[in-house]
Amino acid sequence: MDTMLKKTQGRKKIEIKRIENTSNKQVTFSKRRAGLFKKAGELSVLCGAHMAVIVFSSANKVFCYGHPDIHAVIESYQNGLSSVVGADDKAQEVLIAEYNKLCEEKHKEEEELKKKMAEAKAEASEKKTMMEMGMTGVQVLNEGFWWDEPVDLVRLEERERQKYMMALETLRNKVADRAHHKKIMSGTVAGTSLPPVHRLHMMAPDNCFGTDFGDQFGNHGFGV
Amino acid sequence: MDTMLKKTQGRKKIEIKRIENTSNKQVTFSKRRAGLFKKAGELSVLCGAHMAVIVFSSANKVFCYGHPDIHAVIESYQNGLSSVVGADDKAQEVLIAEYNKLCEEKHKEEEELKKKMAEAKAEASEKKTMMEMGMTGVQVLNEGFWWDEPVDLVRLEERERQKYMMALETLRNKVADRAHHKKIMSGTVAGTSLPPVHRLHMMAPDNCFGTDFGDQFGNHGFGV
DNA sequence: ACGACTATACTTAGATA
DNA sequence: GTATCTAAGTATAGTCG
Repeated sequence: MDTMLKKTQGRKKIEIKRIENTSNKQVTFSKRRAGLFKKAGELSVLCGAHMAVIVFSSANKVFCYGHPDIHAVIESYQNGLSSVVGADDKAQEVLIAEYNKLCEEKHKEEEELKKKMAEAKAEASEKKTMMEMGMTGVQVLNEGFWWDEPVDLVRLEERERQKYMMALETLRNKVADRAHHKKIMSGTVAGTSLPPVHRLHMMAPDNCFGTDFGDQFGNHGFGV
Repeated sequence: MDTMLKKTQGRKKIEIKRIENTSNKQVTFSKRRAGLFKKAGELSVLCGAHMAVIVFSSANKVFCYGHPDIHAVIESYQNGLSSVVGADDKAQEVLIAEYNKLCEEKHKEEEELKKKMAEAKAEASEKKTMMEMGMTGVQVLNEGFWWDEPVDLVRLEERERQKYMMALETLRNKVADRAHHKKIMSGTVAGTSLPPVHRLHMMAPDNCFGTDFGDQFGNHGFGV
């Protein structure tokens, strides 16, 4: 037997927890994202499953995959969520009541958040930063953060106000996520200012276009 | 050397193409879907990535995963709004600090919920759950709970769908009395037998790999 | 249909260029 | 940032209960 050293240690087992090292996290993100999309592609091809996968990196780059069409899949999903009417089950009534209660809480939180933002803005210096949040063509006009701008909600058009609240919601989730990991403001995303969206480049399985749509609505699908 | 026969042939290489055999396809779908969600959960935890995964089986059962919240992620995607949390702005720090405070309670609830579910599952079996990986937005988990059942949105009547989704929404935030609801809800869902409704309008399958809002951003790479 | 098994195919962490 | 490489860790196809 030889005494040759192994070239690498090979793969090591890791714990599934937040990776703190930034560059290591980046590499892992790239590798695993690729792996995830590959798996997604294989699943959709093998089983004819329609699907949508959206991934935001911690720097908010967006990567996505969809089969046969990501927007159609999302729309289907949302249609399912937004359907309306009806009541006859007691347990469901209870759940709905609870849901409404939670919505109220949420609304209150948002009100409070807005108040806090207003205060924060008042304290902050008069930075001039503007952001346009158009539905089809989001642009950040300069390097500042949009929420620095003293936004006068009263003067915003209704549409703009909705977009503003939307962005606020996004911020809430980002913050929530960071709180969840208890590593708030680790400083890993300093300076990024654009809301980028990525085009996904990946291998296209051969039968990508061979999906049998007649099968999608029939009764002979999975009975799971 | 012995002549002992191998117990199994082990894993075989397969081609990535549509599986024609229905039952085989079903099994593969279940296994690979589980694998996909696991990978998704690992990615979101390891890298703090926000993400949404929606999968329709060929019978239009929907399974989804989101972190930290599937709806917020989808909305962010659709609006092209991916606000970046910077690390050096005063107003922002104030805002985040305040919001963290507001969110703290809910996150604790979530953690407890996860713990509760893990315990509940441990009672039934030793099987690990994906909840342990911080999959806060998981809607499809393991067997044993009514919300494990994939929702056949296509077959549910409008009003039933509404109620179901609201109930599910409630559960995502606050699950109580799981056993009681399990019985009721699984009966409701499983017992529904309505004529198929074709709500999904799929586009031409030439856009196998979904993308983004356009290339106007022109970003690339992880981009810190 | 559902799990458990297990040999094998595939993925990937760490190192390196 | 990207692209290998390698060994080891994982996922899973086929099979059986």
